[in-house]
Amino acid sequence: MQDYNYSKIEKKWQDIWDEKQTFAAKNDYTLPKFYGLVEFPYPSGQGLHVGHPRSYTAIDIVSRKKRLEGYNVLYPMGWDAFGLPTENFAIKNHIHPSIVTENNIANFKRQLKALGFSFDWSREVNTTDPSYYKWTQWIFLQLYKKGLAYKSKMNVNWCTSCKCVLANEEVVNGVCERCGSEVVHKEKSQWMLKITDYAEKLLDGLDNVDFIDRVKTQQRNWIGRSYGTQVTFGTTIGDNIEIFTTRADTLFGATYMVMSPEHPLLEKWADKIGNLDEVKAYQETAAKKSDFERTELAKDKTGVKLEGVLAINPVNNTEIPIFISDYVLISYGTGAIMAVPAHDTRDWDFAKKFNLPIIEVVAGGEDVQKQAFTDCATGVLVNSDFLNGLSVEDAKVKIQEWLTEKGIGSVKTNYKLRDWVFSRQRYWGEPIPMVYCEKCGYVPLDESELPLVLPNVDSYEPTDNGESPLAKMTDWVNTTCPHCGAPAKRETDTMPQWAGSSWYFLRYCDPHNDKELASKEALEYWCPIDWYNGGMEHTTLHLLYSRFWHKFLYDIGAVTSPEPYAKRTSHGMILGENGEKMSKSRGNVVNPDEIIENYGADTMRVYEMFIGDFEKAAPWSQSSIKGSKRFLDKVWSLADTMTDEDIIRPEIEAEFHRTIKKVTEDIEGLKMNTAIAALMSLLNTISATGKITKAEYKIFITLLNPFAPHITEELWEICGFDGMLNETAWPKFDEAKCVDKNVEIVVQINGKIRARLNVPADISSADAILLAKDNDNVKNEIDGKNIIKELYVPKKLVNIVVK
RNA sequence: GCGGGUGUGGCGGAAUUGGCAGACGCACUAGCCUUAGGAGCUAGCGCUUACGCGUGCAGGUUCAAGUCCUGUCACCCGCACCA
Repeated sequence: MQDYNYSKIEKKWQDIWDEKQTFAAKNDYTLPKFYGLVEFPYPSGQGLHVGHPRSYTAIDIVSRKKRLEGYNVLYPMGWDAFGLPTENFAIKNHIHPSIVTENNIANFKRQLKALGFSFDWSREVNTTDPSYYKWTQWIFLQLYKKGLAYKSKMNVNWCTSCKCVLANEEVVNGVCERCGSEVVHKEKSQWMLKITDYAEKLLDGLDNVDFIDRVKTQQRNWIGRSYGTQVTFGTTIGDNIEIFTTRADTLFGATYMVMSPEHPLLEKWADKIGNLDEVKAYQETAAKKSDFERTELAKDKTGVKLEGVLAINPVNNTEIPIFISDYVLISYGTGAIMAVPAHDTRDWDFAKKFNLPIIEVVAGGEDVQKQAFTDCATGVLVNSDFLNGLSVEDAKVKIQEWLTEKGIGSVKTNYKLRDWVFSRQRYWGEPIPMVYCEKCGYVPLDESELPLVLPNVDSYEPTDNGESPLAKMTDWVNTTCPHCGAPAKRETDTMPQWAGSSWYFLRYCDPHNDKELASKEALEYWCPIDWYNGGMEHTTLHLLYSRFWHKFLYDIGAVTSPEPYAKRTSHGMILGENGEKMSKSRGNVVNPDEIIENYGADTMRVYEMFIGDFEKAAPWSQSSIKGSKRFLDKVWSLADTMTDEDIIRPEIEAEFHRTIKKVTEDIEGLKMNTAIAALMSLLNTISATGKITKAEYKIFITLLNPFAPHITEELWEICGFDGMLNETAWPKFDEAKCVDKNVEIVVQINGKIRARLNVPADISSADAILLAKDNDNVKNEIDGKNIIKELYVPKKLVNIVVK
């Protein structure tokens, strides 16, 4: 037989698949379906990273197996192509972003095709295509109509390098998640999406989906629901202050109050505050701090006491001082708290620093003068009038009833989640389809005007004054009001990159529809996505945003499933050979093109699946790839030893069935590494016999096909098997045949191995023990001792306990 | 600080969930083959000269512990003054 010429074979089959549209999903909605999805890439100038194929190969394997099992499979691919790197590259090199995008996509596509993924290329989508972003804009209009998109002047995160606002989700450790530059706060008018309205649904929906736990936990923490009480405190100057607390039971222990420096009441009270200068100075310092500084300085408490105004604790009418301090955040709760230093660590720190009284109201801990007692489970209420003697739980209920009755408190649920800042001051994004009219305010474009196409211009540099580059394009900006016809201006901010990716999986269902984002029939059939694999870094960004949009689309009847993804898994990163993250600057980047050239796509696929636990990070190893190549070489040369026998030989039948079982189950469990190990083991067993039968070879290469599709398809053809491998059926195993007739068991004396025996698999417990005791080694060990216990674990071991 | 996770040979990693620790692969060693080897084949490969000892460390439960319990250490990831 000829040599294993992977380059030639891989090209050959890729061309055949292309030509025959082998992997195009069928529009026959009566078939059982499987919708597998991986995150579509951002087509960067660097080309494909070896990390991309880890995820793509895994779901490709699942998809290929599902096809052999008879499913109508949709495994699509597309391009998340709007975004800053393209725009920056375009500016630097004076090439239009659309050309840069086109080139990058061509390169990515070539690389993906070279890896033999079974994507349905007829459904390719591109977020920068007007026929696609027409529907992104349409969704925005629907959000606007339902009051979920609004423009608001607010303090936003501003990246000093990108010259652009960022969503809270995009700020990591106080710096920009994309470029690592400092993020400062800036007052700006921005389009916002009310994701907070969906906090409850986003949380509750997690109970009904099959996401790996760390994804659920991370989303739950990010949404951050807490149940508590909102309480109204009076003041000595008439106004009331609302506070939120989860520990209403400790109300009698409130010895002061803290307001956030940004609290609106401070402005109202300007003429009543005795030390206004001091307060203003503190407000200014707080405002100047970047997010990074603010977290850095988090340990040390600072603050200013307001002179001339005191708060009144509603439970006992005690007058208590009010402070402002930046440890209270304007963005959470009501922006003001009651401080109970005896039972809250932060309040305790502050009280110590400012020498404020600490009153114990929950007994059961250490001395509250020495440290705060925060345990809710064991304490008993003291110094709290009608709450005395109650447990924390009971006291919470009682005080809530009391407050509600008096009309000064109510049960409240709070979330950490904040609304989504949706404007970006950049060129390369979807235009927001809104017009500003002096008379009518913001007016949405009529749906018939969509898509609102991005103007094609020469200059799209960001401006230093924080305005979008589109603002300079007056021809485009100046328009008429859709409502009254008067001269008006278009919104010049664009949407964030997360917009296009928040619904792309819906478009794959019906990608060429120009009447709606996808037809109901297509959505009903394909959704929800059966399996979505992607990176953990998207858990609180893309994954949360797209769930929000999907739930909204569900509520307005545009989609038919309440959740977009039935199942979510996540892959670990592929690290450089030195165990560090791959990056140009570290010089440890592996180029997939080189691997394909030197070892072939099949080897690359097998290697990436064999590299380790799919969910964990794994370092690349140039020498380990050879193992995968050797494995495929051996599979190839096995063809020479094939006999015409159409049977599985009895002596290896059990291992065969076990391997079918293992590979079948491991693919479903994403344990690709052990599936491949099982195939290697079986190959070793077969090789040792010096030949392989036709029936055995058929099964073997079918099992290997999802992992190494080109070589197996070629071998199928060379061996003259019927049709094409991708049209055959996935092998079935027989549970009864998975067990060998004879098994080796070990004999332990007091838990130590003393002998090994070959016994029939169905031997009785008594017979096994008898047989064990008949062994010479065993006889020596138990001779003259008392047998205390004898155990037989079927097919495993005999243990004899002696004294 | 809170939440999640991980510690197993020289390396990547297995272990049917309490039942032979180290599957499978890499690297390595020896031999064969070869003009040659970054090729192939065969054998070996946790530690220890041994008795034995071994899954981060210390205890415990059990006939039996990588797996369960208690304590402890280290590292990774996420959130971080969220009231």
